[in-house]
Amino acid sequence: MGHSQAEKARNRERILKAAAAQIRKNGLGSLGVVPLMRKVNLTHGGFYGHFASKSELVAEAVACALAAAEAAARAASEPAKPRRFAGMVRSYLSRAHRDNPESGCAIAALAGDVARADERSRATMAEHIESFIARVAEKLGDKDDTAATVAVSALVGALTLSRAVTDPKRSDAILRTVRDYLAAMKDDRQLTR
Amino acid sequence: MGHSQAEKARNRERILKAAAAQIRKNGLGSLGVVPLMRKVNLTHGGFYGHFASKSELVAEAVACALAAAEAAARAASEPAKPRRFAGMVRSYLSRAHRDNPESGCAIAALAGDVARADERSRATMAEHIESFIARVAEKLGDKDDTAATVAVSALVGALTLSRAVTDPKRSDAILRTVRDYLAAMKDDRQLTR
DNA sequence: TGTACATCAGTGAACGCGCGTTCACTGATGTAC
DNA sequence: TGTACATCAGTGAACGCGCGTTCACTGATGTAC
Repeated sequence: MGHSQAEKARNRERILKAAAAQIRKNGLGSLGVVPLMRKVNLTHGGFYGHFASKSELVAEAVACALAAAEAAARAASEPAKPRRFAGMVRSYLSRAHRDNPESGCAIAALAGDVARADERSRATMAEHIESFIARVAEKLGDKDDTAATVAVSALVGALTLSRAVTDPKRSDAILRTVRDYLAAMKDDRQLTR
Repeated sequence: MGHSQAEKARNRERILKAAAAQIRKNGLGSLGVVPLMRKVNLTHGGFYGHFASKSELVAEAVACALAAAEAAARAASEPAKPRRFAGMVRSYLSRAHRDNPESGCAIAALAGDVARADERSRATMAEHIESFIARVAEKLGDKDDTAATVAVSALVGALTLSRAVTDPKRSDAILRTVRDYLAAMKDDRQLTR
């Protein structure tokens, strides 16, 4: 079955990636050592060769989820010139993003859980919130962060609400309403006077 | 120790109220039968005289938390004429609300958790989201729900973010920025043109 | 280059613990006479 | 109104289960000669 040092590092990454997806999909409390190790085709005993404890895994998984989501967002912006604000809003408040939290924004997926978690996870979350606001501010070309803070609040709030609502039509409507509103925000300077 | 029929009904309410506070403070996953019964000075065995299962309790506690929070919000509006939109925004995005989730808005406290919960809880949550949007729309005097949907998204998002952020100064700043922005919303018709 | 051996990544049985749930029991309630 | 008894709200010991964690073990890795 082969287990070299290089493979150990790769396995650690696979465990973290799976954990990052799991917590975004089903919350911090859904993370279990046994099912997680099974998911990456390992046995639970080997877990403690990679992490000192489950709570260390949780902290690292939160960081991994936030970093992965931010990297994906940056990558989507870069292909040519930085993507316009309206384009980012459209993809953030898309049905695809709503329906695939495991690969989506970790701020929206985890903010509620992390508010009740340890200081370490909260500090990591805080950094990524600031980074998200800064990225939006840049796209908006705003002097201060006022418009960006409001926009990020509305983005995170609308995505969270759309995921809680049962009726797909109503869920779509929330996304569409906030998406259309924010997408128009930069042009007519409603929020940036 | 006395246990009449009237007392049973009263105990059921005490259990539900305690559960509603608990889930708003520490999340759906933090609800346990033994600690909950201990908190209301009963033993865990008696729990099943009140509820068929823990999952029934969870569903009822979600409904109770949402109803209690909505009743409190309505009560705060009623003393004289319906409170102005700006006043509601100020109290919703206050430090007091941020720091006391156990007695605050259950939509903000539970939306993330409920998105992963059973259909019943999600349906209850959906009703209260619609009701919140409708209440805000009324205060805004809006023809359609567009501005209200955006405002509710920003309210829920900003409160959620402020609770996740570690630095109190930054957390305050998020609340203040979104609060000031939304409070000014009705007057200058930024969102309701 | 080929062999001998120490290292160590991963295995899987076993642990204590807290969970949700059940149940025989207790004793106050409240009804029937 | 007073007594006798059935009801039933609440008790607390006990259950099986899944959890996080430990550990003796296995066998491929990779190094020393």
